[in-house]
Amino acid sequence: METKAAVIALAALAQESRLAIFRLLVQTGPNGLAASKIGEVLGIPPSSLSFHMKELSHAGLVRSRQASRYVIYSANFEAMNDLLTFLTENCCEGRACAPRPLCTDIGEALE
Amino acid sequence: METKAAVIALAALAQESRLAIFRLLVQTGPNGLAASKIGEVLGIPPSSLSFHMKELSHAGLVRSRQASRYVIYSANFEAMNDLLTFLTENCCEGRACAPRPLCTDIGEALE
DNA sequence: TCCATATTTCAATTATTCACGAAATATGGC
DNA sequence: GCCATATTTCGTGAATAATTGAAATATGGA
Repeated sequence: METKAAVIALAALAQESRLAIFRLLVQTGPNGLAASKIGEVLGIPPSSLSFHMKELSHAGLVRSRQASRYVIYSANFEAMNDLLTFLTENCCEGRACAPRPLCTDIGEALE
Repeated sequence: METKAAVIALAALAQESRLAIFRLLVQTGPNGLAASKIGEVLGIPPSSLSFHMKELSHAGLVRSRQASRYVIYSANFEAMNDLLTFLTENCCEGRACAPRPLCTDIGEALE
């Protein structure tokens, strides 16, 4: 991961609504949630939600797929892992820092 | 960690210079670096550096200590670990996601 | 086709952030 | 005390981001 991508991802998360959305999707797992469900759960009006989802998508932190009238969003766990790895890269000159296992749920994607 | 603190930490990292500073300090380890050294390595003018260090300090991501004429900054590994934990909390409803070991170099702080 | 629901775009406003020179403020050595 | 070095504060201009109602655009079902 390169610096610019990391800055974009961090900026996407550095906002209360978007952080809540992302965490909700992380906790939900690969199945994801419909946009309207996210808005309902978090109390975010449709236009604001659309704005924030675009930010998260652009940052690569969430994926979307169309399902009938709904847009289903899910966390991009690979991007999340890349970001965490980037932040901790070469920690402490390599001394004494355990390697960081990643979220292993990727690919399960059982719709 | 609570949401507001996480947003502040993420916002602090969501800026190219500050992200570079933080990563430099993470890689340097607990010994830290003088402000002037950071500015020199990254090519950031003093007033800008001071501005950014204040942001990082305020976010709790770095610690500072005075050493003679120098201010030595070091990454706050505990805060970093808290942030990473917060982001991945309850990932995928707890299924299949390995717990994430933390940076274990904390407390070594050999000056 | 027509309607209801889901989502996105638009526009205008408000607020926050960044960059950095210049000046002010420490600190230690002599 | 004086000087050199280290750091912070201040001021200002330019840029970016957030909020949200209203309107536009899909999509599926009857």
